[in-house]
Amino acid sequence: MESSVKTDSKGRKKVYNACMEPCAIEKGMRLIGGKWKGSIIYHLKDEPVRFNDLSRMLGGATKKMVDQRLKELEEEGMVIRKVISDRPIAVTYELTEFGRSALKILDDLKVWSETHNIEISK
Amino acid sequence: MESSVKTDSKGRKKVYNACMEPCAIEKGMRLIGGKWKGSIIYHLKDEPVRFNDLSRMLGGATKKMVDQRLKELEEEGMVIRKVISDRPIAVTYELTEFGRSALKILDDLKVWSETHNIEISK
DNA sequence: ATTTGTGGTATATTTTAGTTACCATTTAAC
DNA sequence: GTTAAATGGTAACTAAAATATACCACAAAT
Repeated sequence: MESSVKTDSKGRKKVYNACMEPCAIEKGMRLIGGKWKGSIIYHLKDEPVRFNDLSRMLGGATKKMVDQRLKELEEEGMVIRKVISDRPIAVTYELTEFGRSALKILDDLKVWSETHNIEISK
Repeated sequence: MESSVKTDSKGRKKVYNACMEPCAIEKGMRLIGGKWKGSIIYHLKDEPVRFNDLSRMLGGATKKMVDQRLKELEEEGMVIRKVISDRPIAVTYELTEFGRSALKILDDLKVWSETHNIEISK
């Protein structure tokens, strides 16, 4: 459905099919678009990765950020947390099928981003 | 380049090719992924749209948000602002070629988001 | 004179991101 | 045997966004 604005005979405007809260794109962005979220998913694409390794790979993101995003991704069913050993505690994170289904978009984004070599201010 | 973590003979870890600040995916997300940004671009896909019409279409986003995002998008070269008349002031926003180049990704995201019918908490 | 339209801005509040330091535990080097 | 680095996090705090609510000057129609 397309949202559109119609003007009636008296010049008054009404919106049809407005995105009432988040429309499909907004929803998708909330899953994939949060800060560091795309990167996290992308770094898990090949194999399960450990928490600290993941934090190290994402230079610029703090452990708290990584932790927070991973929890969100887990809730959203895109990532699974697995405790692979007690005592020397070890945890890995890996993608679910759903998580994996987002990889194509992220890959396209990566290519797009690279071909337009983007400058970022902050 | 793939980022990876290597363990040396003494068990010490080092990261190679870490995403030092924002890697390609992060960069792309900064352009497209900000709150409401994707939606704005998508609503401009067919034709130039006026400021207030755009605000109306994006239920949930305040005018301030729309204004702020449009300015960012303008700076980033994805959108052009055109004053189409003074006195009764009228302004339209339309996509540049660069802005248009992002539509495919947004469209894929939309389809992905729709096929996985996502629930959003907040 | 009131309402509706135009394209915004100012102010304040709430939410999120990011920084820094710290926990308990284990293994290995000096 | 003590220091150093690893493990996976958490607590407390500050800085930066997002959001809400009003409001501007101006124009045209009711």
